[in-house]
Amino acid sequence: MDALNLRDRAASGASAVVALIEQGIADGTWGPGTKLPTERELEKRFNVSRNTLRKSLRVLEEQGKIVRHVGRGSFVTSEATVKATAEDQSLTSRIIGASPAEIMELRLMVEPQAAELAAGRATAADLHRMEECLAHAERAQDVPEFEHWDGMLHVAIIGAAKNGLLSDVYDAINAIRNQPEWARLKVRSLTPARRAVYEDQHRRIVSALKDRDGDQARAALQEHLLQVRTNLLGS
Amino acid sequence: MDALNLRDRAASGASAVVALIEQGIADGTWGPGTKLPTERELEKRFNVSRNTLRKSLRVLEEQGKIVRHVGRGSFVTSEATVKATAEDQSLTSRIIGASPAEIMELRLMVEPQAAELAAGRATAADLHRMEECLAHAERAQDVPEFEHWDGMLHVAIIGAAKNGLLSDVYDAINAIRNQPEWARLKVRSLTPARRAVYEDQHRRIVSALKDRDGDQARAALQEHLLQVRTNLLGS
DNA sequence: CTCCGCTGATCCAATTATGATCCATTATCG
DNA sequence: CGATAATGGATCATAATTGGATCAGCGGAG
Repeated sequence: MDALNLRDRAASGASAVVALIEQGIADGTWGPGTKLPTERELEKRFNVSRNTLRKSLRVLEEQGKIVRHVGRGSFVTSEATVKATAEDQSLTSRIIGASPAEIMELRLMVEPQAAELAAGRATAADLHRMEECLAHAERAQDVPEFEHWDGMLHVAIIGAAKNGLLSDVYDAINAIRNQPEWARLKVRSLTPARRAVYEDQHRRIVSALKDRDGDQARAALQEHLLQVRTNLLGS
Repeated sequence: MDALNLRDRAASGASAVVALIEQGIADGTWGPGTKLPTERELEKRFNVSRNTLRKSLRVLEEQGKIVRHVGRGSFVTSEATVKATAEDQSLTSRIIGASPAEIMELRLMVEPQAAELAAGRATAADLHRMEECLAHAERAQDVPEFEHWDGMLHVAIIGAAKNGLLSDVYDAINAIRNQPEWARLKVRSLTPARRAVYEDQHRRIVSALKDRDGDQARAALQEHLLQVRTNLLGS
C-alpha cells in the first residue's frame, strides 16, 4: 500500500482531484495559458484511473478553468487564475480570509495565557475531558481523526479558562482552521514523528494543568504552538 | 460539551454520538456541504458499533442536519452549515452578551502582545494615526468623545500589529462600545482624575511604540488595561 | 428474571472508481 | 505529402465503496 496513494485516502475521488488541480492553478504550478500534463500523465500522478481523472477535467472544463483539444492537450484558461483567487477570497474573505500565519500568531497570543488561566479554573470534568481527547488522539488511526481530537483538546483547554467570550472567539478561529485548504496544509505537515512530538507536548500541557501549574501550562502550550507553527509554515 | 463525559460512563450511547457529530458540524470540523467520513470510519472513530452510529446518523438526518445517499456518503446539510456560519458571523452579537469582566480578560490577553508586535511592525502612518488619536482624546470635551478617540487609539495599535485576523476579532470586541449598558459603565467609571491617568498611560504606550521598544509597549499597555479593569469592575 | 440497548456479523442496493479498448483529431517528422 | 505517434473522447464490464437493513447474542438496569 503506497501511503501516497490518493485512492486509500478518505478524501479520494474525482472531487479531490478537482481540488488538487484547482490548487495547482491557484498556486501557479500551472499558470494561465500553460498546458497541463497529458491525461495519461495526470492519471499516474494522482493515482486515479483515467476515467476518474477525465471526470475531474470535465468539471474544470465546465467551470471554464481549462479548455481541452483532442490531439493537442488541456490548457489553463487565461482568466482561470483570476477566477480561482477571486473565488477563494470571496468564499473565505469574511473571517476566513486569514492566513495560516495570522491564525498561528493569534493562537500564540491567546492560548498560552488561556492555559495559564485554565490551570486555576479547570474543573475535574474539564481535566477529564482533556484526558479523553488525549486518549482518542493517541488511538487515532489516521491524520484527520488525530486532527479532530487534537482540535477538541485545544477547545477543552480554552473552555477550562471559563471565559465564554474567549471560547466564542476561539470557535471562530477554529472554524477557519477547519477549512479544506488549511486541512490540506495540516495533512501535509503531520508526519508520524511530528505526531509523536505533539502527543508528548499535549501530555505535558494536560499534566501541568492537572498540577495546577499555570506557568508550566503556559510554557508547554507556547512551546507546542511554536512547534506547530514551525512545522506548518517553516521556520 | 457534556458529550465527552457521557462517552466514558460505559454508556457510549447513540445520543452521545449525536452530540459529538453536532459539535463537529457546529465547530466547523465538517463544514459547508462537506462529506462526513464513512459510517465504517465513524464507527471506529467514536468507538461504537455501526448500528449505534447509524442510529445517531438517522437522528441527525431527521433533524435535517445531514443527508445520506447510498454509495455516495453522508453530507452536512447546507442548512446546518448556515447555522454554523451564522454562528461565526454573529460573533459580534454574542460578544455583546459577554460580561465586562470577560471582555477585559480577553483584552488583557491580546492587546499587550499585539502592542509588542506593533512595536516592530508599525509604519510611520500607524504611529501618526496614534498621535492624532492622542491629540483628539486630550482635546475631547466630554466623556463620549474621549471614549471615541480612546477606542480609535486602541484600534490603531491593534492595526499596527499587521494581523488582519486579530483586527477583525478586535473590531468585533470593540463594537460593544456602542452598547448602552457598557457605555454607562464607562461613563460612571471615568472621572477626570482617571482620565488624566489614562492619557498619561496612552502617551507612554505610543512613546514606547515609537521607540520600537516592544517590552516597554507591552508592559505599558498591560498596566493601562489593568488600571481600566480596576476602574471598571473594582479590584 | 425480563426488557432494552448495544454489539458484531451478514447480506443487499446504489453509487463510484477502475482498467481496458477503440475512436477522432492533431502534431511531428522523414 | 504521408506515415506515425501523441492526445483527448467515449464506452463497457468489473471491482470497490458506501449507506440500508436484518438478526442472533450479550449485558446491564429495573
